[in-house]
Amino acid sequence: MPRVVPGYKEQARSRILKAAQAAFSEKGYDQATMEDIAHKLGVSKGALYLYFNSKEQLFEKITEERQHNLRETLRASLKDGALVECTKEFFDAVIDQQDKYNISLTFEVISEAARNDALRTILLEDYDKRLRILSEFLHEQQEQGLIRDDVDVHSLSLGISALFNGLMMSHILGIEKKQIKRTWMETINIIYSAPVQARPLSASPPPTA
Amino acid sequence: MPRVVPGYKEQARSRILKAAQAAFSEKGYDQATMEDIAHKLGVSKGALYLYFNSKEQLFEKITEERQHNLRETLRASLKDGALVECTKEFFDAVIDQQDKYNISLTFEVISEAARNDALRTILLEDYDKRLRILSEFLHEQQEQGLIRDDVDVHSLSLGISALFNGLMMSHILGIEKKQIKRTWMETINIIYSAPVQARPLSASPPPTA
Amino acid sequence: MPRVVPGYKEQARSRILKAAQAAFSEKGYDQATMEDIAHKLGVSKGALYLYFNSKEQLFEKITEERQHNLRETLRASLKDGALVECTKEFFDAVIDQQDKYNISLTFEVISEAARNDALRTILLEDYDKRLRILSEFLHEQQEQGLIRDDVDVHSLSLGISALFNGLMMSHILGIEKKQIKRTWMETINIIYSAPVQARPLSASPPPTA
Amino acid sequence: MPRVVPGYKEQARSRILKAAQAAFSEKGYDQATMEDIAHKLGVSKGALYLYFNSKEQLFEKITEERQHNLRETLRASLKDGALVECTKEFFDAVIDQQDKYNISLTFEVISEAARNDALRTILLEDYDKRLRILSEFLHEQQEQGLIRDDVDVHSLSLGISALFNGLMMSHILGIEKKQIKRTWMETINIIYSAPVQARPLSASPPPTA
DNA sequence: GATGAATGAGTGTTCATTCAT
DNA sequence: TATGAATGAACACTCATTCAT
Repeated sequence: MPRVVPGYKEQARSRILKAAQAAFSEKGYDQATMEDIAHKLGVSKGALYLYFNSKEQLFEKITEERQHNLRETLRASLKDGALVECTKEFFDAVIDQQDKYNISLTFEVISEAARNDALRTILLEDYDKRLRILSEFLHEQQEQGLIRDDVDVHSLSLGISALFNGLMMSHILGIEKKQIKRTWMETINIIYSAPVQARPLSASPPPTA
Repeated sequence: MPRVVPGYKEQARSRILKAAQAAFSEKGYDQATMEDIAHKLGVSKGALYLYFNSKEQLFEKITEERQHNLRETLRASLKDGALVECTKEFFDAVIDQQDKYNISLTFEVISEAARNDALRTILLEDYDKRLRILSEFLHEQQEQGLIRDDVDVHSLSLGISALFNGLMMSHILGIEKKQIKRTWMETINIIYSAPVQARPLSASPPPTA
Repeated sequence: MPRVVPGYKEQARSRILKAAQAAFSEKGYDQATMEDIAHKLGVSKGALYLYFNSKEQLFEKITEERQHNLRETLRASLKDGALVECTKEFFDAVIDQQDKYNISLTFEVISEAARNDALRTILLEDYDKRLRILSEFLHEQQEQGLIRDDVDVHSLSLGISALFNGLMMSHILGIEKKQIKRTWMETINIIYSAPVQARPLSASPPPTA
Repeated sequence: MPRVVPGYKEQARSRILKAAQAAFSEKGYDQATMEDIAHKLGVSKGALYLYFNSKEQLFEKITEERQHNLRETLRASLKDGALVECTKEFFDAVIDQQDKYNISLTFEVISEAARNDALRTILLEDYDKRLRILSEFLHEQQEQGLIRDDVDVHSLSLGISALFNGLMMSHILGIEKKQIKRTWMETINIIYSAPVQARPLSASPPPTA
């Protein structure tokens, strides 16, 4: 490890974050120890505290980073093209590029957020931002006539994002990736092509033609 | 607490499980202590070990119970009636009858499962059972002509269940219940009424009529 | 160690306080470890926390106890009799009955008080109480005509108490106990028999006869 | 900081000692960190070790310096004039010129000395030196007939010095400076003007005239 | 001379679990 | 059946000290 190199400190922080992310993924926030993280880096526990004030701060920074990455991935995926293509791209980016542990971390964060107001507030803000990005994209598609006018894009974006998160949950549980992807694509396609609210909510038979 | 009454032991176990569930919900599995649980019951820590071998076992039993309850709620909701009605019922049952903390426990369990093979296996089995229950229901609806024949009910059930789970996640994050319910109902309706795969996956304009 | 004996808990607390006092005396508050204290008692560290919340609380309780003991010793010494006799008794009680380490603890407490407002406030209150006890005693003596009327007993009590504390400090440093006692008795005697402020503060020759 | 200047090293040492003294005063020896000291100087921790071998050595040197200063202050105060004037001067020098924290350091040192033989030996030697300086002064006054011949100046000097130290202790505890000074001056005056041991130690009424 | 990254030994505190009563 | 005192293994965090640069 070179020391007085410019940018060295940033690199060190980054390496620690990565190791911490791995440790938290493997054992969970509480069970993972600072020792675990230090060990992964071949470094003493004390060294971690040169870069982060506490285990909790480590967790926060990781969460921030993850939220940032997710938003950027979403933005990149929705750059242009049709909904179906875009969602496919997003799905692949998340499930392929990030390793499984990272996805599991999502649920670690969520369960933490369930009892931590500050964390939940941050996550909700980020979630809202993602929903807005998706909404805007859907709105544009709607303006281009690719989505029926009577669809509420706000609701639709929440639905799509919930579907995605729910599928990630299935993924954690061990449902086959192939099956998950199929469901993702099909459901998006269904939603996308559906004549939304063309009929009352009550169960009526599908149109005969 | 009466003691030599028959069934007493079962009652005691049940009370402990309830208290433990509450404690785990409030603080998370790791942060909740056996002391917390005992305190809720006005009982000594030692007493808990007369009924359960360890904190971990307590968690397992709670998880089993939750899985069982969820399955029964699903079964009850799908007893009869149309998909839309049934899903509404299920939604209400889960989100209204069980308090919010219980939902948060779901994510506690999931994140634990991400690193615990045994737990994951159990959860996957239960998840599969629920998917099968839903599939069967959808299959019946399909046979009654209420769902188009070309829909893959297996995939559809995974989608519906993922949507539900994803919405519960939104709920934890603080998205308004009203908005969540609206999305749930609308999306179910869309999926249900959609002419699934009637068209290619590429983005084509919706049917004009 | 018997356990469910009534009063057992109080005894345990008392034993811990004693051991802690010894440990703090030997190594100082910071250098003494909870492990040291536990070891003295042949007990695990955890056991200490069944009786006290923290090392700091241990220190506080010790301080309280010491202040209480000191006040009672003072009260007992001043019960009746002449100042000279009483002060002799007090001196012996403090320096003989309590071991040297306890006296050293006084300075540990003082130096801690120098930077701890809460502690200082408590100590000051206790100090004031002792000064008042001494003042009252001196006042009675004054009324009996044993101390000249023009003496300010408030000031005198502060002087006597400061003298005592200063001599304890000499004791810590290793000045011979015999010499200290001699000074204590002589000075008390001087003060007591002096024609206080019979002359101006400026240095004038003592009365010739 | 200029570097290759002659005397630079001594200046640096001096500045470090001053900063260390401040840090030890504020937080106590144990709680003050090398980082605290370095920070006060705008210097790295490592730099301190270029001038001192250890934290402990820093403490020792500070103590030496303090002892030296105290002795010089005493010498200066006793240069000439009457006891009452001299003691007043000494009191003002110590309590006004040195800030309160420095006085608190005295007790830090004392409590350390209580368990550190080497330190105690040094302090005792210094204390003896001060006592001797005071004794000599008192002896001269005695020879000039300003103090009665039957007074044991050795004992008297111990008494005066103990009184001073005890009053500094009151000061730390928060007793008003004004009250302390008054007691100091009055007691000195009493002692000075008293017909020492003119009567037996037993409590006899003061002289009627 | 000076830095600052790194260490490693240590410390207070917590807590699941045990067991004598 | 139930208690609660006790344990002991952890663990987050600190800090005096070192040393390559």
